[in-house]
Amino acid sequence: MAEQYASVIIDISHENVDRIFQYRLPPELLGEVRIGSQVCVPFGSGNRTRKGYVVDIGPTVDYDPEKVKTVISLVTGSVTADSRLLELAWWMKERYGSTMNQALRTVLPVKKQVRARNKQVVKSLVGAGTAQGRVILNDQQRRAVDRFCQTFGTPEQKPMLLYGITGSGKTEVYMEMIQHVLDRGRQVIVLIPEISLTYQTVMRFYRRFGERISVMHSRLSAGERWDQFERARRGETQVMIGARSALFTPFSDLGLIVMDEEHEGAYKSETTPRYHAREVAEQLCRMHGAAFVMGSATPSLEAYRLAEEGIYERMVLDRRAGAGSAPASVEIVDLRREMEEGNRSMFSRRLKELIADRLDRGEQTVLFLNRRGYSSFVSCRSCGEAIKCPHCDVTLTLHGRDRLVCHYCGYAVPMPKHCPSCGSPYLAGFGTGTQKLEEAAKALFPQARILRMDLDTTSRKGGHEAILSAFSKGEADILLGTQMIVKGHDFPGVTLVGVLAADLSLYAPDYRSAERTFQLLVQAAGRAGRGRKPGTAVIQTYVPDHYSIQAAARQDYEAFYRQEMGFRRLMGYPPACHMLSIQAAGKDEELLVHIMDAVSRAVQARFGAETAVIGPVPAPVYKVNDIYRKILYLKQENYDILIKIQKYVQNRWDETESCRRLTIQYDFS
DNA sequence: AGCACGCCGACT
DNA sequence: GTCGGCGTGCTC
Repeated sequence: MAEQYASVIIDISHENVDRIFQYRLPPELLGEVRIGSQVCVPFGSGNRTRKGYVVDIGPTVDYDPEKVKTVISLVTGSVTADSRLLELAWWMKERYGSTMNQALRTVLPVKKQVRARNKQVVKSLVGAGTAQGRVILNDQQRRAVDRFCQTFGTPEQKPMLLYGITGSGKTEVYMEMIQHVLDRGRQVIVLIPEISLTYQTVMRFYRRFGERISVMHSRLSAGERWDQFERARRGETQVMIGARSALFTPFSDLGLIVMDEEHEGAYKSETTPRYHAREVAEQLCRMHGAAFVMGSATPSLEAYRLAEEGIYERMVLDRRAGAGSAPASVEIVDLRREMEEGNRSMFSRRLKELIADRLDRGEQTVLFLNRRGYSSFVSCRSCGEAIKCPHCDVTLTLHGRDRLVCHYCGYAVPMPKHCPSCGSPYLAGFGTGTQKLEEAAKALFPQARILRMDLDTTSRKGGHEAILSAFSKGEADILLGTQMIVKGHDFPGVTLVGVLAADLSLYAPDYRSAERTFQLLVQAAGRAGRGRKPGTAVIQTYVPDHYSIQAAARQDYEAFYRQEMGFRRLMGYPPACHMLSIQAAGKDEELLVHIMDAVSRAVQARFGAETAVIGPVPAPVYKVNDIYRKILYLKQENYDILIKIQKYVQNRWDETESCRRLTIQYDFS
């Protein structure tokens, strides 16, 4: 056989070496090394041994054959990714402006030893998983499934957005679609936001599909992950269910990706390449000729817009599947009026009255406190100064009675006796967190059994599940807590949901804050009345007229979408426009400011005529862990131009010597 | 990212 | 005369 050469991406994340290097394959490795293998190669003038990924193998070289070196070895037990994952990595590198190496690291799992441990969990699930009979679908559900089956595998097939209210039975619809695809011998990926990847959710799928299912959890070790992927690659499992990294399951004939709760922020990666699972899923489906189905009661503006444009197919599920359950009625309470009329407590008179009523009737209440910017901090009554973290640009949060903790870097100190800036002894907790809410609720309803769910109470192992199941079993009258209590869980005994301060999430310095507020409120309202009894939701707010609150109270997604889309268009925010944010960070504040100003000027000079350049502005939290962060925003309708700008900045950046002391990140949206 | 090559200041 | 500073450029 003729000599073979391997094209290798070296495992170094730097622009300068982010390209293909070719190596001779020694005869003893010829049958062993495949595309996707990891190999050791000599690199650089010192011939230091480096790892690299093989992205191609062929009989020719595009480089002086005299200078071509030879592959040293195959990394033992390395993954052999199919070429589609490499193609996907390439697409991600281009789309999100990362290096090929970073993209490969995202897409290819690293093999590590470690096994066992997780087995019991799987066993207990399988043991409990006696095949569940199919549920009879209502006509809306049936229509969605029929449409899916009709177009599956035909040129008519489009990504499908299941626009379905809470409780409309989306999961049943997914399962029928999955069954259809499995029956045709193809495989399925089910994406679920990490937060709702609970035992309950997974159980439903186990009951239906048993051992054909594999679960990808963020708590799994690298070895366990690899194991799951390996089983999928060998065809031992056909359905992978998990958070966004489940996308990279090496199935041979992927037929469907299901993405539940499409609007969830957790689908966006926080590390480079900062991909969005919806976009990657769409690309992956294109490559495999697979179907793509998303579901949400409150779709992201991005997805809904694509549905409006006919690029996605929209299917509506606007009736509750459970017999007899109706959507909750929603009331808005104006906190300004409460204040005017002398009520300064966290509870409006109306909410108080309804809670008392539920307690009388033995029904359950959920109280939801939007946490962002709403934790208790300590300030000085004399000088007014709040106690801040010495390393970060945020106030410290009071935990318990006398511990101050930074939620950004973990810095913790005992509560000081005197004000650090003026020495006054008059320090007091300020603001309201879930602990305060709990105290207030206890004072108001001393007879009520109250459960609190937040970071403090769930950090203990299993705390999450324990609290939720205790509440489900009726062991408490009131459950209060943060975001986590409104996501996913079904509490049939709950007939009242109270949102303590709906507008808090509106003030986040982020163009998505209205969208997030709307989604949270709709979700919260959806927690009320899942059982047979009718539910009520009370939304307390200082801005009762805000469109996100009004629309949420009417459960009117369309109205919200029109208003919000108008705002995005007016301001040039996604999805009306594309946006690239460039964030630089470093310990040397002066250098950071200087370099970011220079970047801004350079981009302005070269692309300013066609692209809006905003900033550099300080990041929402300017300093974290003694590192300062500044952001430059670029708005442009044409995505390709943004890519061009990103490449331009990256090239210029790599040529600047002082860049080594700063880090830079790109985020497209 | 490393590592070598290369062209200017203070040292045995 | 040489040792060594890190600026510049290359790595199959």
